[in-house]
Amino acid sequence: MVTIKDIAKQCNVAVSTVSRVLNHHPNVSERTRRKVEEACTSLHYVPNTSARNLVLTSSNTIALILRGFNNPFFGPIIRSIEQEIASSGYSLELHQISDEGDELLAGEMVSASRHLKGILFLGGHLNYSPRDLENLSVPFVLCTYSNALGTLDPASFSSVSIDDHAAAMRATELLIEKGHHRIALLCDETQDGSISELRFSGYRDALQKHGIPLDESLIICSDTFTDLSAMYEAVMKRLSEGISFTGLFAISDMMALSAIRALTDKGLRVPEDCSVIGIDGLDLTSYTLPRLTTMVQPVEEMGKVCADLIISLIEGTGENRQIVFDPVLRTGSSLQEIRS
Amino acid sequence: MVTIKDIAKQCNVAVSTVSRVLNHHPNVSERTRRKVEEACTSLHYVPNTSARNLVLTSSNTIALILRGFNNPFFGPIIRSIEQEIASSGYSLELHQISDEGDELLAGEMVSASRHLKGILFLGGHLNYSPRDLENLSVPFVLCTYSNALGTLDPASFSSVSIDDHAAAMRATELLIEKGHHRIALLCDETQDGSISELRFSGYRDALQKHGIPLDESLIICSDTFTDLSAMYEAVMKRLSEGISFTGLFAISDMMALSAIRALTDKGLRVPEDCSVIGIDGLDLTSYTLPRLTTMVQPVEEMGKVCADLIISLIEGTGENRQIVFDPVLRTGSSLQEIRS
DNA sequence: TTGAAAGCGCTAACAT
DNA sequence: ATGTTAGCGCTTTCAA
Repeated sequence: MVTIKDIAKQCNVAVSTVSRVLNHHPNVSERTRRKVEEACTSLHYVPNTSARNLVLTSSNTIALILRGFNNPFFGPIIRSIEQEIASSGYSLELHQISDEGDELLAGEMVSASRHLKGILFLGGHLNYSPRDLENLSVPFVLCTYSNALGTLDPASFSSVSIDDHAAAMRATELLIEKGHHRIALLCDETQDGSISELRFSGYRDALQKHGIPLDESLIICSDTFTDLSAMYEAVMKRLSEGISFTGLFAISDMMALSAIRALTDKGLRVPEDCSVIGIDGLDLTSYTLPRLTTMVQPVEEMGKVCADLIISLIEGTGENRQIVFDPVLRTGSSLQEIRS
Repeated sequence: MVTIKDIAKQCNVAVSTVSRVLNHHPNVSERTRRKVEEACTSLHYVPNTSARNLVLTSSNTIALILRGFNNPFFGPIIRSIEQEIASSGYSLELHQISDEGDELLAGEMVSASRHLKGILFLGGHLNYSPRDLENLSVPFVLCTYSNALGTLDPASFSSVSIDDHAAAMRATELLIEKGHHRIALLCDETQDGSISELRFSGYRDALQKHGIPLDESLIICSDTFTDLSAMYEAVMKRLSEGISFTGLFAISDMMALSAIRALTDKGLRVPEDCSVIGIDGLDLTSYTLPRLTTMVQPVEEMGKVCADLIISLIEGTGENRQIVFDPVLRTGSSLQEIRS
């Protein structure tokens, strides 16, 4: 391992001089600079990040804590966040935790790392209480989810999301408006403290609003956000049990896809025999047969705003805010008027 | 930020004592140990990773350098790798670089970090030469790709992949066996040094083997592995130009999906008017309409082997090897006999 | 069983 | 413009 000492010796200069050229400080003669730079390349010098972070009182690193790596919803928003972070002169550090992992614990760990400026949470829970967050020593932003199921003081946290309850209501109402009464729900769980619970409540409230009684047997729980086979099996099982419906609201596009496959395998055509609507607006679902009708989250813009928000918090130029985006209906061909 | 000094002071012991209990050294009295542990919890002490890494001469960290975050093919294999790495007592550190990024440069950077034991490359190029790798100071494994287009000495590198040339030949031949002669190819590029180039060569050689002349106009390049819209547009453009074919070999499942959408939008039914076959075997494509016929990479097993291989290299219990898996044909309903 | 002290690679005063 | 030096938080000899 080659250190600045080595290259200092090689160049007959002090380590501080080497450090200066490495950090693009002024006040280094052109000649020395070149000499040092050449030595760095020829000796394949790579700075030791640990040493640098240790001594540095500050950095420009923002951590992204990602829960549920497999979820294709996250890809584009991470890209968008990364781009904005980078173009603002910060850098992003990705920490992946498992679907069952504790995002706040992970956040606590990294927040104690002195070189971290802020944390972005992606794929967390909506039910945090103030105590859960008391050990986070750096600014943070909840990305694509809110605290709708929790008890946080709005002044104490930031989030960027759509109004998931409203989006779910809207999706359900779109089915109702097309004449559907027997509307099934495909979700993770109805009480998991996640976005699934919130979207379920939107479904429930939409039915209630339109005087349609909630039929428990039409609620299909897959217990997963990413495992297509489990989603598919959950729907198949219920269909085999004989439940019938003319509309299905899937709380995510991935769930919608697997439901369409299950319905098709049971001889039901989408949308002729059963309409399906999703939420998320994955690129993918514009290219499936049929094209999925879905409430699109403007992830591009949301990612940018997540980045801008955390940066404003870090730099002290902004306050904690809860930013809510409007999802946009993308009309595919998976939803149609009920057949009489 | 609370350091071991703080908790040493709090407990009236030396920092070295604190360090000992933190690292579960023997020779610490039960009483001291408990005292220190209590202080750590009550003060919310979190070890500084940078400081620790700086002083530590070794760790159990393996880096995974991931190029092309958005590619859904990577999700499951990362999961499998992570699981095996963890269950062997190592830990994984994820480094994401952009689709255009230089994976070897990234590898060089992390390999100079003293605390890293090995590197796994995911989504890299197949055309490395010995010089490209001379600065990698730790063991590494190419995951899901080989050096088929490069000049590495087999004794100098390790890889875990399918035989992409053979898989592409097999896919193409499946179309030929079903009576197809006009077979289009959808790929990234034909000379990009990536898996696209290798799979293209399999396509070319399969045609040649069966006496079918290569028709350049049937080669569609999308210039992307992840952007569905670009893939779709590339196919639409060619179809609009009037090319016609009865079979399409897409070098990835994602490409196959977008092609099916494009064909459908041009009024061609899959598989009745045009058969489509892919490679990769994404879970997703078992749930699309139609189910995709594809050559499945056994990612679960491959991930496990990647992990085992890098660990054996790290521990010196194994040699450099190139492990080749057989892809498995998954018969969907996107491919059928040509209609006469 | 515990403490004192050296040093990991680097940066940032402070001198010169 | 360049050198000297004091630490950043931690682990690990070496002494006691």
